[in-house]
Amino acid sequence: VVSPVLLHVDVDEFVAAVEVLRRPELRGRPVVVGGRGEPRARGVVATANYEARRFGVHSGLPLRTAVRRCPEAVFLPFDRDAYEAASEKVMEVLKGFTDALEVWGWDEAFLEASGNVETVARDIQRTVSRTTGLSCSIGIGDNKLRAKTASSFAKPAGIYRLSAREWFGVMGDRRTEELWGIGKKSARRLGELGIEKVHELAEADEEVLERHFGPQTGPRLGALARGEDSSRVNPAPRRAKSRSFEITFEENVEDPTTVGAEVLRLARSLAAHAASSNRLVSAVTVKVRFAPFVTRSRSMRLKSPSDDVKAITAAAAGALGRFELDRPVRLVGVKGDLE
DNA sequence: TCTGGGGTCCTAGGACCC
DNA sequence: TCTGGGGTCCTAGGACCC
Repeated sequence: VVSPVLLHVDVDEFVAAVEVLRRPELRGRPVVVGGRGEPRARGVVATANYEARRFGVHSGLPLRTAVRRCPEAVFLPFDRDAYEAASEKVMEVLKGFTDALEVWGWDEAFLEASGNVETVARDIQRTVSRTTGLSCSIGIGDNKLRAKTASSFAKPAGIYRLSAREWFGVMGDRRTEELWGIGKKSARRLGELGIEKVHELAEADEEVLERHFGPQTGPRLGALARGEDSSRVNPAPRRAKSRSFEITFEENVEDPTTVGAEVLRLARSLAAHAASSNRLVSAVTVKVRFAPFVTRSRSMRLKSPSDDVKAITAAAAGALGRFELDRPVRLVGVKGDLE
């Protein structure tokens, strides 16, 4: 039995790279993509290219901060359709290399490989580059977690291999937050338990983790730290479980009528999405983010799953009606659970 | 630093039933 | 009369990821 070898392919600075591809004159200049491309407006950075990252601009940074850090950057609006099209081209290329391709977002995929995987990886990089103009990094591992972790060390445009044998040498002394799936909050809570490093989490008492993080999450954290992951590459196309539409107002809104009109508009978008994609909505959740940044949600189930615009807007209105709209609102959203 | 938009999964608590 | 122990469903919130 040959242990499986998995590749994690990650397109470098994907969103920014797609923009530079269609605007070659931007190559070499700092490029920041996000929001409406208006750095004075509300919004955050979706992707900054490497030139912009040198100025401390990164994903999630408010655009207003980004322009302060890098005034000479070119700011571009987020163009979902362009990235979806580019993503499809990349995934088409990858499908040519394997029967088992798991698409993981626009710019990432896992695939099973055999033979000399380093050679395969280089071949993938060349082919992606030649047919799409995009550069990618590839992690190689004996499971998905290690392949995914490896690709972060391969950036940009490199190849990195990380298997069970190398795991603790590479990851053991790193902070738990560097693990895929552990963010700031969990890292902080682990720190309160005296667990700072990956090797400490790997050795931590399972019962303690379970008590603090719950029956699913607790054991998973320990496994994560040991680099364990038994999930398989799943080539089945993903069927969305929900669809949401949300909007941050350019300025906080105090008038409940304006909020209501926006919720109605979003609910109609949801209904249109359901109808056009042949899906039924079983419940509607309205999200309201009040100033300064307090988020609340209320949901309402439909009597029976439906794609009817009247039923969906009525449910949204019903959910919204359960809010006390007595404070300024900065965001509203409408989510549908899809059957 | 004044914090988008679109997703997934998990947890906790209450309702309800046997 | 001061109260069990499950199981399941639902809701709201939180954490994380791209």
